[in-house]
Amino acid sequence: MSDKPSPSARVSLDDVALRAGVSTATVSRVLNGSASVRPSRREAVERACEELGYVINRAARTLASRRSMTIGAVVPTLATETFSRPLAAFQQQIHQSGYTMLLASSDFDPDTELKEVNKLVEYGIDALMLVGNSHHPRLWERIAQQNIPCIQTFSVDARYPSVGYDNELAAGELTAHLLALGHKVFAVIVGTPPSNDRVSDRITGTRQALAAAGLTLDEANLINSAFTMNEAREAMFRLLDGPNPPTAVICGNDLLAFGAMRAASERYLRIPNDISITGFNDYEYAEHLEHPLTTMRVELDRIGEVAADYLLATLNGETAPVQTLLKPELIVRGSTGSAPRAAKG
Amino acid sequence: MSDKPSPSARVSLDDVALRAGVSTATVSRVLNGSASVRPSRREAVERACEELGYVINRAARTLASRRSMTIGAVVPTLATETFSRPLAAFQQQIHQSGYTMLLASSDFDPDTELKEVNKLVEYGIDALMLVGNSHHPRLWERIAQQNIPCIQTFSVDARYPSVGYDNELAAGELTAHLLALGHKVFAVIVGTPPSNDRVSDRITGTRQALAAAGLTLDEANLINSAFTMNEAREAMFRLLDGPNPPTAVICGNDLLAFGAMRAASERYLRIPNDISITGFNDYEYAEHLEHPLTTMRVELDRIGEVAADYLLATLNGETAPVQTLLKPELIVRGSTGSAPRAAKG
DNA sequence: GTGAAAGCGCTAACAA
DNA sequence: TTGTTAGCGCTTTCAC
Repeated sequence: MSDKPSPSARVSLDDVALRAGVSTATVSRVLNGSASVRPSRREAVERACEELGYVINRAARTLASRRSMTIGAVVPTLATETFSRPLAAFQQQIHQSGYTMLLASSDFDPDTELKEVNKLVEYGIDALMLVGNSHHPRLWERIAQQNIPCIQTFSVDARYPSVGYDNELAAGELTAHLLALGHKVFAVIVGTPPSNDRVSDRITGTRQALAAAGLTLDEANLINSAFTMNEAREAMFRLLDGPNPPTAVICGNDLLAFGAMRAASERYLRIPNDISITGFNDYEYAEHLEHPLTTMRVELDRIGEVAADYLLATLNGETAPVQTLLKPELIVRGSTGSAPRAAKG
Repeated sequence: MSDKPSPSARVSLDDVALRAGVSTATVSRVLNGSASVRPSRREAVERACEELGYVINRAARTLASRRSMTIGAVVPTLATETFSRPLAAFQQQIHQSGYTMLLASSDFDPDTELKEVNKLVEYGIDALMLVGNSHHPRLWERIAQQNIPCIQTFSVDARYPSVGYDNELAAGELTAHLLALGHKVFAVIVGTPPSNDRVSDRITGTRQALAAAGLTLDEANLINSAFTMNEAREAMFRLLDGPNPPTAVICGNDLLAFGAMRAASERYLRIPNDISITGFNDYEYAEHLEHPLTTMRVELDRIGEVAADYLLATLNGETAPVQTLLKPELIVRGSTGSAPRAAKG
């Protein structure tokens, strides 16, 4: 009585129809949960699928139906929590609606991003998630042309659907906190190519806050090539050895801040007595570091969820908030304190 | 002279053929880099593609060619470096060969994993990457049936292609290190369902090493539900308040170890004088913690690379090493030290 | 409620 | 080197 399919023969919908004694149209209806199929036939089809070990061919379905049930996501890199966390949330969310994620990385490069988006479009993605708001000039053109719902994350952008926070504002808040503590000499450690809008917004925010206080950010104190903790640590050494050693250091994320703190400690600087350091994101470990980190708490998971919700709603023809502004929260901890009194003189 | 395609009309290969004045077969040849096309025609086709803004339809290509140029990956979760790091490396590697990654998460559940694999198969993945070696009974059956090259990661497994390390051995080494320091009362903090072979192998490794020293692991000292740093911290409190407070605590990864250390510190235990704690993975920050962490260094990126290389080689009909055993390295730092002398009497 | 039949957009023999 | 043609496996009118 064994009905095992021969291993070499790929069973198709036709085989199922044949076995169930119905037409391919009916099989298709059952597969797609169409209401109008007589229960007895439905059962017959389901049994045939089971017995034959039928696996639907999505390429064929996509071709015929013009929907891939696939959503694309392009992030700068998977190698940091900053993106992998929201992506995890995003994926879980779209998954609940039956979508599968096609994932690509841009490596922080707009050209690569465009290429990846093009490829995803070739695969027929039904919707797309992007990070940031500064892309290749032709990227939005292509997306509009294909008529694919798309949302930007991490930055807000009045021109397009987006979910994120106001990086300028967040950096301003952080800077204000440090200014209130009496700091006058600032430094910034980030890891980013110039194309990164989130980071450049933050730098702008810091610069504006400084300007409002009659201060400026020394160019020599702006380090924008630190991606890892060790790179931040080394950057900090350079800062301390530089022409204008800061008393307040604003870092792009908590890991970089950790690296900066390590360097300071290795130079026997006391935190926060001699130097104040801030992070960004409020990773789980931030509060547990030797010097609990002052940082901006952002809801990483929420970004992914909101992005998914927007896309899913749009795909369903529902309306969803096009702009979602998340509000980062300043968390003041022990890594920041009053500026040291001028040492000598 | 504007040749902008009308936004509504999807341009197909036929349109390109028409415009270039060749057959669809020739367009297909150009698209696929077939050598035998006269340069003049090739150029004509390329120009037509450009002018029409042609985007290939991969669903159609997949259907016709029976190759999707897609590789599937299923990981327990994206939300931890442990998997997102190797995945990043994997993705980069397959990408260089023109493949796109279809990503799914199992959430540590074999049933979910099977479902996800089935879905990926529906999408026609050409190859598959899995984590671990304990899956749903029908998973390998399905893969074999579909004849899809597949590799397991993080664990080695003689039955199937795999790349990973010997978790039992690694845990044994760690345990031996602690035994040599005179520890007698051990605890283990991991976050994992029972299905997780990597972790259960490690527990086995620890148990065996203990047994060899005439010791056992108190069941009350085995905590297997700590995924986050804070959960590890709380687990540690329970351990310290438990019937058999350990002097040596083996944690599933560096983040958990960090949490455990925090709890110990909050109870005014000195590390490593009063208690020794170990991690796993050697994350970048491990050496910079207040108490630099003794841990096993594993090449997370390498796992992804090797997996990708194996799959790509297999897809090309080349042979590649079917088993790759990576060797974790014991890194001894300040979080472990001699067992405290028995306190009271 | 069901089936027949016409594609979806591409590749791959096969012929020329 | 090139074109013709027959599918790939599904969905989806449109009749019935």
